[in-house]
Amino acid sequence: MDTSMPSQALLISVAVDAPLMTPFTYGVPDKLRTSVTPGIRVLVPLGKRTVTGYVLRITASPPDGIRIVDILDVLDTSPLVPPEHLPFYQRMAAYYHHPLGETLATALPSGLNLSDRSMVVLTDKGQHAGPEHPFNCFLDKLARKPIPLQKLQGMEKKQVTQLLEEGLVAIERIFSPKKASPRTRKTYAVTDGMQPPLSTSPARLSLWEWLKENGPADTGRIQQVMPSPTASLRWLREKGLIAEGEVRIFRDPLGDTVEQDSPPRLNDEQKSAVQTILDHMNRGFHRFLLHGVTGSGKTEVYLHLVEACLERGKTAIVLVPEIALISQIAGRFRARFGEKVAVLHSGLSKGERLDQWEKILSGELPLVIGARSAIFAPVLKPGIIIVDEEHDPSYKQDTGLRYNGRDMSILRAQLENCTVVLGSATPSVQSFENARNGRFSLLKLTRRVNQRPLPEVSLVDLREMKQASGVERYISRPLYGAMKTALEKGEQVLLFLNRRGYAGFPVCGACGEIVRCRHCDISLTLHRKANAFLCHFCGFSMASGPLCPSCRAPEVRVLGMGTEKVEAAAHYLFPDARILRMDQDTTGKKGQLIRMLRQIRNREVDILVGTQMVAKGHDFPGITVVGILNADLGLSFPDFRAGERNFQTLAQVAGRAGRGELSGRVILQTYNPDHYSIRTACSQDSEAFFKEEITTRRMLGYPPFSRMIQIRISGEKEERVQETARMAAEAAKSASSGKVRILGPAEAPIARMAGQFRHQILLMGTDIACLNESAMAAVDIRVSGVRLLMDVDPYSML
DNA sequence: AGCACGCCGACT
DNA sequence: GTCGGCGTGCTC
Repeated sequence: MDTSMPSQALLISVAVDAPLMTPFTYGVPDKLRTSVTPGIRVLVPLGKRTVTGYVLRITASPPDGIRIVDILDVLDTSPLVPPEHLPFYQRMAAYYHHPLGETLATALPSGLNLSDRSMVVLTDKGQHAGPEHPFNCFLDKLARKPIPLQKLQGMEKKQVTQLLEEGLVAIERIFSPKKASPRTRKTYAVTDGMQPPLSTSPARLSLWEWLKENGPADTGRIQQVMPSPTASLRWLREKGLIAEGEVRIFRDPLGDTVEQDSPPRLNDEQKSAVQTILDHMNRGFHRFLLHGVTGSGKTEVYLHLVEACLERGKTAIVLVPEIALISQIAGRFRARFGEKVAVLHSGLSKGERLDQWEKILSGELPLVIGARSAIFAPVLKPGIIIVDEEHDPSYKQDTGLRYNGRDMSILRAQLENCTVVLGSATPSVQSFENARNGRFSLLKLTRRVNQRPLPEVSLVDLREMKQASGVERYISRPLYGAMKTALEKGEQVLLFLNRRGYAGFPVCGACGEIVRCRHCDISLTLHRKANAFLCHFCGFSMASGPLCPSCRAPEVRVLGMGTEKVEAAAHYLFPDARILRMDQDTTGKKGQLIRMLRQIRNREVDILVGTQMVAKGHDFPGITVVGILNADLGLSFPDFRAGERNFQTLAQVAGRAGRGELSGRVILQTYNPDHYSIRTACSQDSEAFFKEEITTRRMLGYPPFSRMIQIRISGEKEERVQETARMAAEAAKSASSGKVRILGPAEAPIARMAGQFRHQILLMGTDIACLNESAMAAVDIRVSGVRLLMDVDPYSML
């Protein structure tokens, strides 16, 4: 490496994959000149390290006072990020106050970036150190694999210093192994102008002749005509009669094939929605909110829009909140558009993701369906971006770069100058407000397809059920009756409860203490199968028993209920019914959820018991009765959006009823029959809910009448965290120009999580510049052992 | 992030 | 008196 003589002319601006808020300038040596282009990844020196960076542009002026070094290599043959998408990532990085390099690393298929680390390795001499060496144990460990220098602690660190002197170990910079790479397969073809000697074996000869006929072929194809061709192939190759080549093969994440279908007739509402959107499609950036009641055929509208878009030679992106929904929706799109559909979501292996990415990049797949990260799909010139179930909280990423896929869709559509459609049966308050103030055009689908009526909802006031005993306390008489009728007719029943596990929370009857997680400040949940109390946040578990961890009295009892208990109750009431429980505990493994969804659709299940995840847009035609066991659970979250989320969940669950030929019934059990989120959920009246909710939001100045940035402060030492939070709030205040409301610092609703104390500050304001200024000042506070992070537009206050 | 530099406590 | 702890700052 020649760093002493920076190259002459070509300078590039590079976003390095490191937490750096500004791009760095590097030189390009002559031999790499021709391969460097914006969007391509390069290997660059950064301090003592070597890391991956993304070329942003050719730059003329180097920053002064800095010694420019050369890039070491170019990692791709063509850009993985289309250069025209770089402005989008720049805007996104700025919006979320996130380093551009890391933003790009989040967007691209993971496992591609290279970086090196100092590792302790065994030298030749070290390999031959006898077992009598005092540090034999450590040497053995090293013989298995090198250890990162940073990971060493105490004892081992001392040993390394000594071993270095003895020359038994060395420190080397080693690249972490790549986790994803293109898959290739060897192919064989006859060499032009060569003839095999006639004297050779018939097997070799016939293989050569077959290859001559059938062109380049991979081993898979060759094996179909010749069972074990390896030896013959080697012989032919050694004689120069055939040549070996390589083809890229693509892993296909879309397992089974689907039958082609043809578009059904749209009803008038659907037709007019499609027409309105299409009229705008060639006229640049335009935002639509498609508000269609559950079962109104929004997907069919999307299909028509995409069809028109593809016909015009443009590409399209469809965002769906959950992986389980992707398989369902992708199926419908594939049935219509065949092989043009790409899928992108976290359920793919790294290799599959990379392959999909490159096929999209090449223009082979013009239609992308995926979870929030699919908004980064490298399609060129999208004509439309569709966000289905736009209200869904899972569009917000809650680790690392905390972006919102829906919001980024709008940003991308704006930069791509195209149409964006947000669709939902229960639009977010934010989107409704945008429709009201004219930023979005509102389109409505008010009727279910095929004249199916909306399900009839009856309320059961749980306060009147206090004297009921046994199962009747959570499956009320009216619900039981409805279930019985449905089951007798061979129809399916859905029981919804917002909490998994066996029951609510364990409480000590003697001291009244709730059994809480040792690491997080939340109550534990009894899981019957595991005989354990489990923490739903950090996964901590302890044996379940009556002994109170606080006062040692054997009086711990479990109050409330969870899906497991409901499952047991349903089994007790209907011993012959086939019951399926669907929650995070039963759908953990890959593919399990999809298998369950198939079981339900195939009528292999009579009663489905589930949490949130059953509420999400699934189409279960056999379900006629939906029981919502406790409609109030969602209201207890310490979050200004609790009401909104509660309404959406309830309305969505209710919407699962009566989607097939038969009409549906919903029985909603609640302690708060008068709460507006429950009242409006009963009539599935999103606009009525919005009207009530927006008044409160306006009064309190909450979003959408302001924006929020949350600062989270966490660390192991409580006083330090508390003190840092105070300082950060102070800094936020003095940088706010008096235009930002500062709430807190306060303990987070879960004050302790995974051994970390947590405090938070909420910044709220309408002056976005000041809000950003204030937040930046807050996270600028640096205290060792304490982490500060910024969550722009937070979704969960936990 | 990861690595180096630099300033204070418990040891040969 | 050093060794090594971690707190602080920089990386084109």
